[in-house]
Amino acid sequence: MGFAARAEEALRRDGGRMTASRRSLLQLLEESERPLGPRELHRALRRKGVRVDRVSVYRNVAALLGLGLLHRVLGSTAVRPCNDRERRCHHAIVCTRCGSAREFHSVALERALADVRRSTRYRVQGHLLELRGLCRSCQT
Amino acid sequence: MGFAARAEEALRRDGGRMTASRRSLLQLLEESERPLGPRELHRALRRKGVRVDRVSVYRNVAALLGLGLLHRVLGSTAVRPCNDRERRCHHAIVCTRCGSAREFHSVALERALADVRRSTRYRVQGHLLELRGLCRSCQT
DNA sequence: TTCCTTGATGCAACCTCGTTGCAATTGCGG
DNA sequence: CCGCAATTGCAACGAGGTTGCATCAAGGAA
Repeated sequence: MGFAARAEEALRRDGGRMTASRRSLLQLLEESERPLGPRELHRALRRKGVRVDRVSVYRNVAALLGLGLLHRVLGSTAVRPCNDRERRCHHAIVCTRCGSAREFHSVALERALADVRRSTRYRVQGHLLELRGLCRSCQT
Repeated sequence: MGFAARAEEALRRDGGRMTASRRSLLQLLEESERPLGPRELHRALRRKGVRVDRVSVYRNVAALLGLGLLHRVLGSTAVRPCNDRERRCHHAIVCTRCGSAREFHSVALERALADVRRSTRYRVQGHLLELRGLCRSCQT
């Protein structure tokens, strides 16, 4: 079952309703291969002809986050569908110019992190990792 | 030589001047054992009786960052003195209970990070990494 | 199909954070 | 002590995010 369908089910179970803007929002999130911020979401929806206020985008994103259907990317306001199968750490690389974010995985990195966790005397609860740089199209 | 003294020297070398608010700001940063954000800095200064505008805090922090005297931390806007001995990545593990921080280095980790930098199409400028957990004495 | 309840929406207003233009102030070299 | 220029405070601005409220409409009931 796709993200949009799962999300719709969860929303209804929670007493919510499906509206045109919600449907478009879910579809957009499902189709995007990278996390999207509120501004991006709003612009993308309008570009598609969906007449929606930025406030509604914020509220819908908040609702989906509240139901655990979306994930916030570390250090940014961008969100992406929360696939409950993937329990892996999501590390992000964020463009310092345009703010766009992309996620990456690295087995070596996770192994190294695991080593650090083991060697420290702290009881590690989690970690934050974010790369910063210029994305392809911002490298002038 | 302490941070404040070094910073003053660097500022003067750059053609800058020492003012009451700058001196207080430097002292505050030197004395704090944790990174401070603009708001915290401003409030702390006022609490100490230093009459300074928030704009000046922003400008002074920007100036110090520009001279490489401060480091921006953790995706937040908080800064802390940049100890020039540590020209390398400063990874920290922070206690979620008492807030104490400890730094660590890991060759494997840096190697893995280097790999990621190489494989991404971003022009990587830096990264943020912080572990969170309970320090020895906070593990009940 | 129509009606009604209530969740969702749009709009205006507001807040915080960070920046900029400008006139007034002040450090500090001479 | 003077004068230049760096620094400051203030006002205004813009982006990003939130809230109150009147209106709209989803969708279950009749």
